[in-house]
Amino acid sequence: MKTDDEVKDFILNGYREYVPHVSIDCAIFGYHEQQLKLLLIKLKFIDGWCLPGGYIKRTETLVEAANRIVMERTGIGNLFLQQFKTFGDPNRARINEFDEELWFKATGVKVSKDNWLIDQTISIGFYAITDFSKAEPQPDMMSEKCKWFDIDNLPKLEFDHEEMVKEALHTMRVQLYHYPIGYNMLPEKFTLTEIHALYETLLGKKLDISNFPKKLIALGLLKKLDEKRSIGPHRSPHLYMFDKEKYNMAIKEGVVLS
Amino acid sequence: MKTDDEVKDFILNGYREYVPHVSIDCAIFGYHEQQLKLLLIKLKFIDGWCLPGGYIKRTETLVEAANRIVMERTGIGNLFLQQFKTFGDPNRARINEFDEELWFKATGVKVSKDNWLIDQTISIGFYAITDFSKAEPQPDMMSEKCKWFDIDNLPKLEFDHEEMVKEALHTMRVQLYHYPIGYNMLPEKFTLTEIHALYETLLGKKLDISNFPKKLIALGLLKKLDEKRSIGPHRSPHLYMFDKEKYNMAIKEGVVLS
DNA sequence: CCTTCATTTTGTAAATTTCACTAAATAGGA
DNA sequence: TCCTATTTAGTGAAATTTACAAAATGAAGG
Repeated sequence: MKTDDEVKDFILNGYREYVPHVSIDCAIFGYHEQQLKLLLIKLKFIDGWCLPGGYIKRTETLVEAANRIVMERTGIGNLFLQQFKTFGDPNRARINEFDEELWFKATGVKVSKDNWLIDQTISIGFYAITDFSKAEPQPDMMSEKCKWFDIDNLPKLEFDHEEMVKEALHTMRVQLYHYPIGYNMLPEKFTLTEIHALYETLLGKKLDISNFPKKLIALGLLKKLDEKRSIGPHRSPHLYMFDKEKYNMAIKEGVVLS
Repeated sequence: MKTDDEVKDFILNGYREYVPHVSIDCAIFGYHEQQLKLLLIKLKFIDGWCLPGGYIKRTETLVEAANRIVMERTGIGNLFLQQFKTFGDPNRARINEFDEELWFKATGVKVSKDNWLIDQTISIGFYAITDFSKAEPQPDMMSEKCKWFDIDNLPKLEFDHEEMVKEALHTMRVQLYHYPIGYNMLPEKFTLTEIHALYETLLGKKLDISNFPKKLIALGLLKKLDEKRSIGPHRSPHLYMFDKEKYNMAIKEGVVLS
């Protein structure tokens, strides 16, 4: 949605192209220098921060929709998005608090109370993790701001999005043991210390340094390279990279890390 | 829905009481004598077996809806239902194959192609496990038959319900290591052999008998009673029961069995 | 009272994980 | 050139967990 006309058409006639009553919300985690971050947006017509979300086109699968939504809202694409839970409490969206004035000011469209967007909505939660330094978020027409926040210093979130973040974090941490999700957060070639720090940050706890890489290597996921990296007056660490083939298999079929 | 009139009203005006475009489908696993079973229904207006499913009332939470749906369709209540995945492929429901004739014959209502029930639907999957001998399934108005099937001898299922069963089974087995789901499938007091057989059946693999109880007891989940059960000309096994308090905590917060 | 047999416990070897410690590598500075 | 601070990487003993086998238990029936 780039133009005012497109926004207007979406609000008035969107129910033809999109499935009403169902939305997708995405918890995009970002990793940078041992800090876990979360991408939040501030919509024009909602007074507070929330997860980037949107509606599903009638021709899309859920994952396709989730990817498009993140791309539209934030400019970040090509994520490995994972469903974590669907939220449907009748009170979750707090339709009662719908503010006609605010919507008009933000969109220039008179939205009546029987508009398809104002009805009860059930939301499917997706999460992804990405290297946040690679992705500079860019808000679109509907969103005013789009920003990374430290995971342990989030602002108050709208609707039931705090619960969503909690669930997303929990699912991400469980799945970290079953899928090699770390791929996108690291440079192509990385050291054991880097991947170790990544996993500790994502899990939010200490991991044994000497055993941890062994498992990844034993599974064939990690390949040791002949190169080293120079890090000043210290021993140079070896560089590693993922075995693309084994990695893709593991993403598809799952492995057991722990 | 007990009467024809109620069915008719549901078909024609249900969108007022229920959230359109979203449904719930439930994989109800049953355990009996070391066999894992699945509850399937045969709807009047669909030519084949499928998971019991239904729509969500605008006043219900998702779990409440899932419980009501299972109760209405099968007569089985009070289940510990767990969400496992939401399905939204645009082709999953195969609306094109909608058979007006069959619907009319089954319900006595002329259903047009623009009826709310015929539109694209996204379905939220729930699963539960129950002691199948306790629950005699009873089909309702809309369902013709309702029957338990051995898990490794299922009939061909409609829509995407085969994939749903696969996912439900997978989630159930993963969660079995993190939550003591076995509660409802056993009598209040049970022997080690019984709970051991239960876990082996649910997981579909062998578990070591000598190490298995140690974990449950070490976690404090299991209490040894002073009673024994008489089983003929053999050593009488001790009876155990779950520690209700620890059990509830484990259900809420999760534990690690393996 | 002795046999039978499923239950339950015990024992032990193998495998795995944990943890502390040591060795190796590096480049700047003495 | 050699020493030092610092970080990576490997080693092996100790602790724990798992796998498997065998023995002990005890209730009923002959």
